[in-house]
Amino acid sequence: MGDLEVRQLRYFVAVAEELHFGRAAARLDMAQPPLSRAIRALERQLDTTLFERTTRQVALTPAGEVLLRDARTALEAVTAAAHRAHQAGRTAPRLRIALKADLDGGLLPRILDAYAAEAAALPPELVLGGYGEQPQALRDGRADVALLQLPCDDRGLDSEPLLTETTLVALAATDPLAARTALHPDDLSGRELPDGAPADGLRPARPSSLRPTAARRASNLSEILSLVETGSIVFFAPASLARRHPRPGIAYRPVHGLPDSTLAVAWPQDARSPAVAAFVRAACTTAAATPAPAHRTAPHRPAAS
Amino acid sequence: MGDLEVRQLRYFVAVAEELHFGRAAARLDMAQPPLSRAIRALERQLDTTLFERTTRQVALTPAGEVLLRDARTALEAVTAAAHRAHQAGRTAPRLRIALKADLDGGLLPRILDAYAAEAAALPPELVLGGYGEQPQALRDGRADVALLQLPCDDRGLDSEPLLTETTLVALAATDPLAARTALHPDDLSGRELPDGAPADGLRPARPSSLRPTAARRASNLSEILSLVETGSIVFFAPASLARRHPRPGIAYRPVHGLPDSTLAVAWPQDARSPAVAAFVRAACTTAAATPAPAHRTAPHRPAAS
DNA sequence: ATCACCCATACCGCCAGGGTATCAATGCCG
DNA sequence: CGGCATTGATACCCTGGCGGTATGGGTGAT
Repeated sequence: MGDLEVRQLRYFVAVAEELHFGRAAARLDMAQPPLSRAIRALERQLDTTLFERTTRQVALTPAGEVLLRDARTALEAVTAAAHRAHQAGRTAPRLRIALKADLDGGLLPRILDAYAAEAAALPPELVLGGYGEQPQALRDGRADVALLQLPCDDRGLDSEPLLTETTLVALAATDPLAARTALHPDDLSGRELPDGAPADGLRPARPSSLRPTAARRASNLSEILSLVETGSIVFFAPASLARRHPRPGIAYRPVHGLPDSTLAVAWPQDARSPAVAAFVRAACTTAAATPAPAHRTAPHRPAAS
Repeated sequence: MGDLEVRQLRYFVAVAEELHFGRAAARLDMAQPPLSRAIRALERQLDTTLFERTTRQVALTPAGEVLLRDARTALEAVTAAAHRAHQAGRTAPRLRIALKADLDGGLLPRILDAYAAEAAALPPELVLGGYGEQPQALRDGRADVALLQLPCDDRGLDSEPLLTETTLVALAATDPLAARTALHPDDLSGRELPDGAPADGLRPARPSSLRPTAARRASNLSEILSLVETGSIVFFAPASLARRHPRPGIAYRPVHGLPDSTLAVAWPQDARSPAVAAFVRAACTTAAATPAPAHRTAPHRPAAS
């Protein structure tokens, strides 16, 4: 059985995600016939049926499900090799730190100070990304280390928790629910979350009627908070964020039974760089040295109203 | 920066391992010029120098070292995708168990019995491999689960230790050292180990003068034991193996300070198959149910003489 | 029954990538 | 110090794999 090629995996993943040869071909910027042929060739090569296709429907077989999972991680590993080699070849290497802006619990400046004092420190470079993109940034080599929320998809990663805070929900101050001091998850039924919100992390406590798709796309925190102020969406945030972004038009309220939000430092499992080790050390000591009460805001005292 | 292709990674790894374009080309079954061009193109694509080359010498740059490591894991991930998809597409899927013959501590039959009783069990299929090939077999998808010795290169793997035994050294009965009841690592200085022996696992206690290359290639245990009997080599083995393969011509002796040999069950970190879980469960309960004294042979009572 | 949709097949053209021949730089040795 | 062997780089050619266009054929909806 000859070796697979990256192109074949990309094609397969596109079709498996779209479940439609035409759309997948468009996404790959190619015509549909060569794509169909390539998938057929792949199936012959693996001696396996990957798709159950009729002229009206395309579905993954069990073998296809397996390949989808493994193909994604293989593609991540390949692009990681490219990114890391490119990075290692730069004349001035840097430590690329992935994080979601405003979700660092206010620790970032102190962590960076402690990190800068380490002997093995390289100049830091922030890699900003949306909700839940940090793990993938580590896996595909765009970043060397990350600050992220647990739990997350940690395949191939190691992590160390830094601090745990209460998760609050941000509501418009005019919202009827803002009059109450604490909420139940069911109270939020039917509300909308910002686009790309962490549906995964909150799934256990989130009623299914809470949709993670907002009418309008909001990429940064101010846009999201503006949408909250107008009552278009609600938004889950760790207590530290609530404390650092008080707004008159927004009320932060605890939700009964909502899982805590844990900030962690994470890195690729096979990382060997001393700069990564230095950053992890800096992050852990900074978190340990930070007075816990200031960060574990008690749920009965919402930060703004 | 365009995506890398598997072919480029294979070429790079070959050159990085051979540090010689001609030999690498021969290994890849191609001519040297296209290989040189491909590597140059790769360097342009990554905007990085991977090799420092003169006409007489080829050396890896730091970026090249990074890429070598990542390229190997990426290639493993790609072949894993192929192997697992192929396996998942078989009409009669099986659980592929990797192990080194005769190093299972005698637990295998009982583990297989316990496993067969599990509801999620698939028919087992043994994948035999040499020393230390088990981790790679898991990573590249040739096996679903493995019995192996710790410590090992466990990147991407999870493992659960099953039992720890004393490590003994096998000597010819006629060897002067066989007259003694216990040895010191330095006593073995200058002896040869069988080809492909676990130099890594024993490195801490092994004097550097102990060479892991034998004059003759020996693939299976009987061949190795024959070489031991003739005094050609010495051989490290867990106590259970010594107990199960007593030979008049061979003396097993404890070595002071030699690390214990730990048998573990291991599996790919992202494994989701219920059959793997069933096997791990079976292995752990079997090991727990096995009377410890029978397996933790006391070092002061060598099994044969 | 017709139509629209969508995957498969047939056929064509291009260029990426491999082969051969050769050059050029380097270290060895007489 | 000058040939010589070694080895990576360059020049040039050619083949086959891959993508494009045109079209077929099967299926579900109205």
